[in-house]
Amino acid sequence: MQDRTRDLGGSAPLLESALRHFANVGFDGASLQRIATDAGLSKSSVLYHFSSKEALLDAALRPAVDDLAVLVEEIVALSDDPSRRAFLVRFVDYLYEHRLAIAVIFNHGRALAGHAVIDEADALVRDLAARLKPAGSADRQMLRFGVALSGAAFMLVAADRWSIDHVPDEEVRAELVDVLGEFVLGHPVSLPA
Amino acid sequence: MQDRTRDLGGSAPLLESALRHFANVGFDGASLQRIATDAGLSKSSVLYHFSSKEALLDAALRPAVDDLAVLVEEIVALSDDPSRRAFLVRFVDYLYEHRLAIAVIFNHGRALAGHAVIDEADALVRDLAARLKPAGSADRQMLRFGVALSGAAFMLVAADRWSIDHVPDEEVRAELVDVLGEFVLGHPVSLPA
DNA sequence: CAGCGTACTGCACGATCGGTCAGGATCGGC
DNA sequence: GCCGATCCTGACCGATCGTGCAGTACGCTG
Repeated sequence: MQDRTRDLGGSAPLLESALRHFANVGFDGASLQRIATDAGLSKSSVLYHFSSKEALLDAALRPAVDDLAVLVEEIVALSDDPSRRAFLVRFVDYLYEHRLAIAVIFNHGRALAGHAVIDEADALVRDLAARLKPAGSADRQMLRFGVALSGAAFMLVAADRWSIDHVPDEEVRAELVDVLGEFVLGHPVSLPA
Repeated sequence: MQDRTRDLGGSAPLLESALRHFANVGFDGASLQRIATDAGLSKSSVLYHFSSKEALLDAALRPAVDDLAVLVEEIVALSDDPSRRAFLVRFVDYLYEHRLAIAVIFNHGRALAGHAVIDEADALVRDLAARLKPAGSADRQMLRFGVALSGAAFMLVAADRWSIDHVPDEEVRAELVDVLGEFVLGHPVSLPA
């Protein structure tokens, strides 16, 4: 798929630019020309590093998807409450670190169905939801989890649109842990610190 | 803005096609050609009824935005609990009726910032959140509301991607009332029936 | 110095985009 | 029968899209 994709050593600003554009205006709305200019390159250079626009999308989302796979793997046997809380904190940290990629997957994922990375990410999210169900109907739990997760993903990149971008990240993070705890685990989970 | 926009009498299938495309692939991803073909028309016909692609977007989202304005207006003085529950049910019904428009506003809104309808819808949502704050910090409440609302909006159009599309609408609707009640009002609100 | 791989670019291509325009078809009122 | 309005269309326009390709500048290794 990304046959001629070289090392990512020097292409970090390119990937950041791509991710920013994909998250803000979507895959179709983003043009290679603007992504390139934003990264200080020519359009041809972008296609030198990544064989196609789809390969660029794949490379941009890859770290987030791989990290998610690791996270999902960890979830087996979360029996006691402290481990659940620890996982939740790690999960919110993950959402924060890859907030742009998460925004692409959630907000524009439907338009990108069929692209390998997106389908992979979708499968992981479904797997995550399936492994988390603690009680009650699986369908209801899936719905609650979906609302909480997609809602959190949305708010992570929409804070400015809602004029609450002045709230410090730390506070948002704590509130997200709180909210996700209520939704997914069924009761509040407060941060240690 | 939509100077040459005629009556909407016969253009209902056109607006439905446009809304479907906008919600699924975004404004930029949707082409007038495909919207037209899907509605059984030519591209020229679309531009006859709506002077531009933006005018088409405006017309497609207009009913949802107008209904939201009415809903926000209703919210003043929701003091007692029964009236709050009644409002919540009406609100979930609203989300259901305009689920495609809601998906456009939430999932693709950022890419459409600057378009009149979208800015109008954003202002209404912010107004709605501001009028709803029952207790606690305004910022935290805004965040909780945002998570719940955007999450609900997302799940309304993503049910198939999560393979829970077999759940009957009535059940999803009841669960959404439940979830939004917990998030926005601070405690569960069960449906009468 | 020659040779080679790497990073990068400009140019050109076919396709598709949103949008304009002149005109055809169908109608009701005069 | 004619007129104007309404609905719809194909042909066309300039711009931009993703992509292919030939070529250039640089640095390393022999």
